Amino acid sequence: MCIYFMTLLRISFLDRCRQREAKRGKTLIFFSFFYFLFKGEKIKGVIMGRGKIEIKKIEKSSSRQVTFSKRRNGLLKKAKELAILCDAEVGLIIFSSSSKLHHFASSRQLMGEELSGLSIKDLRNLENQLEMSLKSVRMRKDQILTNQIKELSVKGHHIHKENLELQKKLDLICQENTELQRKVDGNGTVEANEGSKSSSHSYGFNNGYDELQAPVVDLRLSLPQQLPDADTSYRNLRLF
Amino acid sequence: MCIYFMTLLRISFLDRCRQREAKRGKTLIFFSFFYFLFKGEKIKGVIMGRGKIEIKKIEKSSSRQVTFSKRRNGLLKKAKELAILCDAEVGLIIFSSSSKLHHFASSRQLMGEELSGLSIKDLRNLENQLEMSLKSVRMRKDQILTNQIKELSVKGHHIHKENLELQKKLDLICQENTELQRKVDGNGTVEANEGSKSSSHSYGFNNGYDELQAPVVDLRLSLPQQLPDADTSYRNLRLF
DNA sequence: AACTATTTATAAGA
DNA sequence: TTCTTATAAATAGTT
Repeated sequence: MCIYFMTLLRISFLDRCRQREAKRGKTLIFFSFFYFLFKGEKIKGVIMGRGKIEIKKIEKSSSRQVTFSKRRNGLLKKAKELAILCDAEVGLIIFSSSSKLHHFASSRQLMGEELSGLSIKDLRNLENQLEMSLKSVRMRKDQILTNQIKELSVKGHHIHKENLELQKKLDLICQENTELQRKVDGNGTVEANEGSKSSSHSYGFNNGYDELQAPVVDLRLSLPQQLPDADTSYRNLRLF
Repeated sequence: MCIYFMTLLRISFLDRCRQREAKRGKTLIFFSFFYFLFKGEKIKGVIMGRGKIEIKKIEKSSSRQVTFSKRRNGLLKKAKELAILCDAEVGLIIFSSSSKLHHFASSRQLMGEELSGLSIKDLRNLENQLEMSLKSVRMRKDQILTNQIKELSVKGHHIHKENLELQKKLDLICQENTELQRKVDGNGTVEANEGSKSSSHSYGFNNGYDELQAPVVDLRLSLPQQLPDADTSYRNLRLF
């Protein structure tokens, strides 16, 4: 008490004392008056007002969301700072429970050949973790790709239907054309080839679609089985 | 200035003002006197004494080390808190530049099926990162294992030499024994088989070693080529 | 999204 | 590495 009084002018010291005492769970009655004098406010209890929280799951969803957002940013910032200040390599992956958002911060190339300090046990653990992560990522990737392929084949199906209808119409027009040609042919026979040319153009269009459809169906059938080489082929695959 | 003076009693407000001004790069001459009055110390400049640092690589190695240690701990703590408070999944990997130490903090199972929010591009990047990391980890693991095997085979070589010498000694003793037996046989012929028993014991010892050596040499030859199945076989392999 | 009172992290020194 | 202390930074709760 005596010492505290002597150093009372140093408000920051007083603050630290208060903090220290609070950690030990003691009350701060002795400090209250001086604290009020300098800070202009009362001490409300052992732990003051806004600040301190217990580290356990935040039950209220909205609060959890807000806290997640704030602390995630803080963590990312800290990770980047550590990487820059200390020339370290830092990888950080965060998944929120609700919004399914993710964040990935990597400084330079995540992991180099800096594994010298690890034991064989550590390395095995790390390997297993990475394998699991890789598996998850690949599964999700496959899922997305197969979905895209499904969409594509549905689209293809519709286009195919449209094509059939268009072809019917074309056939009708061709027939009309042929009949018209015949009528014209009553006047001369030179332009008989024109009709067949138009017809072959129609078939050409149809063939073009068939070529497009074939590989789509193929992919849909082959992808889910996870062929060993499927992986590298994805990278050069442009779906749209 | 006027407003600042009116609220001067709130030291924390004054602090925040100082901080805000410092961020804008302005000097704090107006505050100095009041600050001294309440805090009992002078303001040394725009950025005060100990605290603030620029975020760039720390050149001095020892300082970098210390900072790394402190901030690494801080980051790990924050990561764990985030995981608990917000029910998130957080993975953190840190490699220091100099000491080659690493740290890995994982809450629950690193990554679940929470990859829904990612684009196919993100997933590909993540996959590549993980693959690279996995490759590094595996290479390091193989390196350690092959080193262990080398050590073992060197040890084996020495033991083999020792064995040869021991066997020579044994052979000599056997000869002596045989001669002694002969001398004894001058008195009777019943124990002639004892000599050959001792000799076969010596050979048996030698065979035991050969059995031990064979797989060691085998492993040394087969491991560095990275057989596809070598990986899983490692896990059940007990070298010592 | 801001604000602000608090807690926490940490730079420098020992 | 660990302790201390002054400071900067993060953040809980409020508006």
